[in-house]
Order: sequence, then structure tokens, then C-alpha cells
Amino acid sequence: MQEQDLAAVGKAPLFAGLSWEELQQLLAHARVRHVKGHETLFAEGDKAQAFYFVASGAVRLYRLSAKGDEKVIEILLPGSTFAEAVVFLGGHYPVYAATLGDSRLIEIPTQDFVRTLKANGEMAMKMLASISMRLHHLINDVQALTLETAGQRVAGYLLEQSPEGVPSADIHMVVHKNVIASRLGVKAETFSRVLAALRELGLITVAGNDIHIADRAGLEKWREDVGSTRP
Amino acid sequence: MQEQDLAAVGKAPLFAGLSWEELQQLLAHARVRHVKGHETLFAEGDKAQAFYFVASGAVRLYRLSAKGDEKVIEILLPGSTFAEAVVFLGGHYPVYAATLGDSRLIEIPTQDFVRTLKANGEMAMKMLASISMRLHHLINDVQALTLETAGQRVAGYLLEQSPEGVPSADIHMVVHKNVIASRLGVKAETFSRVLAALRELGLITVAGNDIHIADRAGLEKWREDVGSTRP
DNA sequence: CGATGTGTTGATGTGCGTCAATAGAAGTGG
DNA sequence: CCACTTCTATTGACGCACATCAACACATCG
Repeated sequence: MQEQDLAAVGKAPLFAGLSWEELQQLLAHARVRHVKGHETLFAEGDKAQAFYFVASGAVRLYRLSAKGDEKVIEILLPGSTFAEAVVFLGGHYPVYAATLGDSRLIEIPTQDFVRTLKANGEMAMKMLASISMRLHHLINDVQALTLETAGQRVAGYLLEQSPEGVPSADIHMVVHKNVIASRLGVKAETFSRVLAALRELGLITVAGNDIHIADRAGLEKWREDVGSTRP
Repeated sequence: MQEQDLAAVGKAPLFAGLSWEELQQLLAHARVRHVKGHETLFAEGDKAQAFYFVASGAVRLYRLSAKGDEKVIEILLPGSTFAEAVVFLGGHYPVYAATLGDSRLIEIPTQDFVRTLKANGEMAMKMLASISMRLHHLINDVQALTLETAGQRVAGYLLEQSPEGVPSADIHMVVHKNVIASRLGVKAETFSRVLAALRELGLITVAGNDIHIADRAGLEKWREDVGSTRP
């Protein structure tokens, strides 16, 4: 456990404001995990003994259907924590977690977390704010999945990945398209088709994993009153 | 504000364990609202000044699409609270709320809630547990919406509305079917058709707003490997 | 008893998934 | 460095689950 990792964890929204001593106590038994390639961190239903901070790489949280189909619930990038809330869910992970390529993760035992949480009243408030935010995002997802078309969800994704107000912007997709597609509740083929449609309309240009939004206002408009993969 | 209402609120999971004094303080400025018929309590984006306890009747939380279509996020029955988490979301309601018929609601100012929350450390933990539970349910919804068919969602609803283990059970639908349908992310017509299909298979019988599950095991099996509205 | 609202059932349309073929991109090994 | 495999992404053809549109049955209520 290097000092820079310790400092990085301290920058997570949840732990910002912790004193150096509290931080050290939180990470007393934490360990750094260097994961190569794709590896499952935990499965749904597993007994939760730790939660994670992403130092580098990426992680996907997902569910599996009875048939084995996968739905990505969330994609986690460096700087974020995940599975903290599990402490309050009877101690079992509600989702699967797996890395997306080489990653460096900090694994923090739930016990240390609970101890820090109880000692620091302010952190409970931050925790509540953090979980409430996730709740809000999930409500957005549910709305999008039921009230929006595939095209609208993809457009919404592009818009939320780029800064507001600016007429044009660039997005770099760090994870594979099928993962993003699953995150959006769409098949990879459909995702590809939507991008193609937007490309033909001159709203975006695509080069490998980089998407350039050429006309943000146009994309917003398209999202509102078209959102269809049809001509 | 009657004493029985006060006691009722104290039975909500979130407030179980509060002392009588704390409870009185929490409800110091609370007021009882008798709502006739269908009435909007608050709109998405409204500044949140209170959260609610359902004493009788029912409430639906929902979102609206740009086109005006509605998606019911949650149906709340007597004994439950809603919109508590809003305190931590910048003070704006993330959903619409409206009553489903005559209801008696207790409206509790957020200020009183925050004060009680800060004075009672244990309640923060209960709050975390409560929100985490909602989080978990929403994850289930997202999974169901993306990985299950309409039939599977309906069957899942019937199964979770009835006690486990018992071979047969009765469900009384207190709210209109189109509301339940929207909650399940399904059109009312489809909901009706699924029930018809299950009726023909002899798995359930329907009489008005009462559904009798005749063969729970059969329903579970149907959910797993059929789940289709087709013959 | 007409009026209005809720649920059911039938006919038709369509958005998106499925299946399949191909094109690139990226990694592997001689 | 170039053949070879392997994997991701794209594009086309087709099918299906569910929505949509519409007609009707059946309540409840003034």
C-alpha cells in the first residue's frame, strides 16, 4: 500500500474530508490488487467482506438472467468506489463485478469501513448523499428503459458524456462498445446502427473509440423528437 | 394530529426505535392531509420541503416522458414513507407523486427530519439501510426491464405479492390495473393478456381485483422457461 | 338509464432483437 | 515482418414480442 494510493482514496467523494488519521485507520487492512485482463471480483450473492476503490482500469457491475444474458448496471472508472452500500444489504453483493482489462484496485474490508463510519458522524451524511445519488441515477435508468427508444438512450448517453453548453465535444470510449451497449439496455448491433444513423445525419463523427459530437444542439433535438433508428 | 397517527408513524421501519420524545419532536410541525380522490402531491423538480407517511389509501411515484407518457416507479401503501431520501438530493423531488383515491397522509417537514437525524445517530444507520434497500429494488427493476419478458415480469410480480412456500395464495389488487401495469413496465393490454394466458393454463383464477394463485410451483416454472404471451 | 371510466379481446404495425456474413483490428508465433 | 488466428465492430435480412389502434363488455354513478 503506497502513500499515493492512500491519498487517491482520500479524494473519493465519500472520503473527502476524512483526517489523515481516519484515512489510515480506514485503510489499515486494505490491500492493493493488480488485476490482469478480465477477472471476476465477486459474484451476486457472495458474502461481502470488502468494497473497492478503482485506482486505474475499469470495472463493470452486472446482473445475469436465468438464461445467462448479461445486463451491465454500471461502469466504474478510476476515482470511484463501489459496493460500499452492500454493508447495509445484509452483507451480500447484489451484483456481479468484473474488471475490464488490467486494473489496479484497492480492496477495503467492510469492517474497517463500518468502524470509520461510526466514528465519523459526518461521513454517514456523505454516505447518505452518495447512495441517494445512485438511487437517482437508477431512477433515470428505469425511466429511460421504459419511456425512451434505443436511439434516445444512446443519444442521452453521448450528451451526458460530454460537457453541457459547448456546441461540440469529443468522447473517448474507454471500454468496449458491447459493454456500453449493455449499460444502455441495447444490443451491440443496435448501438452500432444508431451511431451510423447519427453519422449519416452529420451530428457526429466516429473514429475508432473516439466520437466527436459535431452538432450538440442538433443531437439534443434529434433525441427529443426523433430517437428512432428508422429513416 | 392525533395520537394514533403519531404511533403509526413510529411503526415505520425508519422510525422504529425512536423514543416517544424524539417522535414528538420529529412530528412537531407535521400535519395530516386528507386527500380526496386523485391529487398531485408534488412534481418532479419541485423544491422539497416535506416527505410523507402513508396512513391510509395509496400513492404512486412516477416519471413523465417528453411526450407525456407515464412510468410508475413505485406504489406506496399504508405504513410506508416516501421521499425521505430527497433531503440528500439537493432538495428537489426526483419524481412526481400523486394519490390513488382517498388517502390520509402525514406530511413531515424535512427540517424536523434533519434535526432528528442529527440527534439520533442510530437513525442514520436505519436510513442507510432503508435507502440501500430501495437501491436494491431498483436494480431488480432494471434487470427485469432488460432481461425479462413482459410475461416474466408479471409472473414475478404475482410471486412477490404472495407468501413464499405456500402452494396457493390470494392477492388483492388495491390499485387499478393500469397503474400496476405501468409499474411493471408493460401496457395495460399486455398485462391483461398475460393474466388471460395464465388463467387458461390453470395457474391462476381472476375475480375482479382478486387474483388467486392456484399453482405457485407451476407459475414459478412458467416464469422461468416460458414467460411468453404466445401459445 | 345514459354517461363515463376500466378492463378485455382482436387485428395490425413496428422497433429492435436474432441470425448470419463480412470487414477490420489486434494479438500470436514462426 | 508477414501469415494466421482471434476478437470486435459493422451491415443486411428476417422474425418476434410487444405496442398501437380499435371495438366491445361491464361496471359504477349521477
